[in-house]
Amino acid sequence: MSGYALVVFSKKSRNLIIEAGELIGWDKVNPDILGSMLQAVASEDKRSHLGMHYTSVPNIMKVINPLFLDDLHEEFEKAKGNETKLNNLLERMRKMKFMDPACGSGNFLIITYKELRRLEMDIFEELGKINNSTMYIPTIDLGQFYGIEIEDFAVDVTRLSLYIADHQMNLELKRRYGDVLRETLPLHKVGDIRCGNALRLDWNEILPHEKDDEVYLFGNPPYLGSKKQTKEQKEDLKIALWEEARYKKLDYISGWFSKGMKYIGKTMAQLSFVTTSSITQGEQVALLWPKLLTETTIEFAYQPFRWGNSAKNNAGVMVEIISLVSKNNKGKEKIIYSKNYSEAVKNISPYITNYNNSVVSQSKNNINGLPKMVMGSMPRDGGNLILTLEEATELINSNIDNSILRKYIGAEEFLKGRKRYCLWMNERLYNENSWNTFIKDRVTRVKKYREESKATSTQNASKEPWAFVQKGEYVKVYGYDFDNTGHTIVVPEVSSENRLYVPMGIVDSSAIVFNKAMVLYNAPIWLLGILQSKMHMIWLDKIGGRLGTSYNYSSTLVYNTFPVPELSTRRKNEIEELIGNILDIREEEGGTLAELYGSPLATKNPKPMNPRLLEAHKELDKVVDRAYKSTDFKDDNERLALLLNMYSEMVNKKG
DNA sequence: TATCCGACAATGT
DNA sequence: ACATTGTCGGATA
Repeated sequence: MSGYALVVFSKKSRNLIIEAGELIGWDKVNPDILGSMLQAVASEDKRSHLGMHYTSVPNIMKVINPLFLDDLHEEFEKAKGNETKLNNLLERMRKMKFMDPACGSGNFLIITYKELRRLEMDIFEELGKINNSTMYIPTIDLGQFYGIEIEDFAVDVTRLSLYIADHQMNLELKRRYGDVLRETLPLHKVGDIRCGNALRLDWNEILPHEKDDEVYLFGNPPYLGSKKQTKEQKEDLKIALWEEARYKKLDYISGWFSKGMKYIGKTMAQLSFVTTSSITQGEQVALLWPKLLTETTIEFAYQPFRWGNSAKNNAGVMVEIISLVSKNNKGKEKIIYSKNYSEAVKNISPYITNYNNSVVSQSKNNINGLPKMVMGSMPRDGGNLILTLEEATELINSNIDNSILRKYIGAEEFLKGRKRYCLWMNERLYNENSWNTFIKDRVTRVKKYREESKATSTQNASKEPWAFVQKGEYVKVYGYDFDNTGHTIVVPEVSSENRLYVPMGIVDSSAIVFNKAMVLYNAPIWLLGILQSKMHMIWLDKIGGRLGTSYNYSSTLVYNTFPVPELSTRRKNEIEELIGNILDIREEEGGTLAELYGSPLATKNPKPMNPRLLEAHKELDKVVDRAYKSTDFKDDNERLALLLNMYSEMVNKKG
C-alpha cells in the first residue's frame, strides 16, 4: 500500500513511515505506537513550541466513553434481536461526525474510528443472527473524521494513522467474517484534517453542521499558563475569546473552550476536552466560566488526576476532563467522574463540584472589613540576600550590626523548621556595614542579577541592591529597626492538601516573612482562630487556587472573600482561648508543624495528625461552627453551601 | 504597588 | 519509579 498511499505526505514523514511499515510489517503497524514514535521525532526537531503531549488510550477512553460511546453501546444492547433498531443504530453511526481541534498525530480520531468499526462489526454479527446473512455494508467512513493541527508533520501523521487504522480494521473484519472483505485500496477520503492555528480558524468552515447533526469535538488541546504565553499566543486568545475577556489572565486552553462554546451554540454538538485543572480553580474560574455557561452547560466532568502516558518524561500537571453541551439540551443527568466513583448530579459547577454555577471573584479588600492580609516580602535577589544558618553564624561572629540579620520565613521554614536568614537593610544600614566583604560581595551580586533580569521592575530595583524589591507592608509597620515586640500571623501560601488543617501560626515581628507566605501584622489572635477553622479550610479547598494538587492560598480570592458572621466579644474571647490552646499544644508536643499535622489524607503514605492537636482543633471548629449556625452541620457540603450563600448576600449588598 | 500562578520541580520513599 | 509537596520571580493590573 505504501507507494500508493504515501503520495500525500511530505518526504520526511513518508520515509519514516515506510521505514516503520516495512520494519514492523504493514499489517502489524499499531497507529498508537507509530503516532507516539513520530511525535517523539517531531519534538526532538524542536518544531513545536508547545511540545506535543500524546494522550494515553485509557485517558482517551475517559473522554469518548461518556461523550458518545457508552450511549452507542447502550443503544446496541437495547437493539439486539431487532433488525429495525439495529439498522437505525447503523444509520445513526453513519451520520455522526468527529473533530479534534488540536489533533496532534490523531490519537483521539484513531481510537474513535477503531471503536466505531468494532461496534459496527458487532452490529452486523447481530444482524447475521437474525437474517442468516453475512452481508456487510460499510458504515463507518474516514470521511466522518476531522481535525485541526498546527504542525504540518503531525497533520501528515494523522492522515496516515487513519489509513493504517482503516487497514487494521479491514483485516480484523476479515478475521471475524472470513469471506467478507473491505478493501483498504483505493484509499477512502478522510475528512478535513486542516493544518493551521485552531484559535484563528473558523471551525464551522472546516466542519459545517446543522442544528440537529450529531457532531462531537474532543481532544487534548495545549495548556499554557498566562505568564508563559508568547505575544502571539496572547493575540490568539484575544481572537478566540470574547470582547470583554480578560484574556491576559487565562490559560491558553481557554481559547479552545471558547471556540467550542461558539461552535456548539444552540446545536446538538457536544465537546469534551482533557484540560489543565487550573481553569476550574482559583482566579480563572470567575474569568472564564460565567461566560461559557451563558451558552453551554457542563454535561460531565472527570475530577483532577495526574497526567500520565507511556512517554519517558511525563508532563507535571493535573488534568481533568470537561464536556460542554448547549444549554438548550436539557433533561439528561450530569455525571461527575473520579478515580473511584461516579456521581449523578443536577448540575456541575465551574469548580467541578455538585453545586450551582455561582463563582467567587477576587476582591481587593476584605468583604467583612477584617484586617488587611498581604503577601510577604519578595527579594528577587538570585538568592544573594538569603543566608544559610552557617553563613549567618559566621556573619554574627564578624562584628556586624546584628539587626540587619533576620530570620527568613517562608512555607518551608514555617512548616518544616528549615532555618534561613536574610539581610534586611536600607541604604544607611548598608553603608554602615559594607566594610564587611561578605555583605558587600552579596549586594554586588544582587545588583548584577537584577540588571540581567527580563522584568523591568526587577531591573529598576538594581539601583537599591541592598534591599528586597518588594518590602511589602513590613517596612510600613516596623521599618528597619530590630523590633520583636509585635506579632505576625503567618499563612503559608502553598501547602499540602493532605492535611486536615493548613497549619498557620505566629512569628515575632523581627522575622521577615517572604513571598511564599501571606501575613497579617499585629492582627487580633481570634482572627487566627477563624482562619484555622474547618469553615475556612473548606473555603480554601473549594475556592482557592492550587499548585498541582496543593493549596495555593491567596488573599484576594480566599481571605478577602471569606464570609464571617458578626462575632460577639464573648465569642471572640472563646475563639482566642481555643486557638491559644492549639498554639500551646503545638509547643508542648514538639516537632515541626509538618510532623504535628501529618498527612492523614495522603493516598499512599498517610501519616496521622497528632491526636491531642486534632482534639483541640475539633473544639475550635465547634465554636466557630456555632457562630455560623445554631445547629450542627450535616456535612462539609452544607458548610460550603452556607458560605456561598453568605458570600452572594454580601456581594449583592455591596452592589 | 501587589500579587497568583506554573503541560512544575525538587525531594522523599 | 512514583508519591509528596512547596521555591522563586515573571507578567499583569
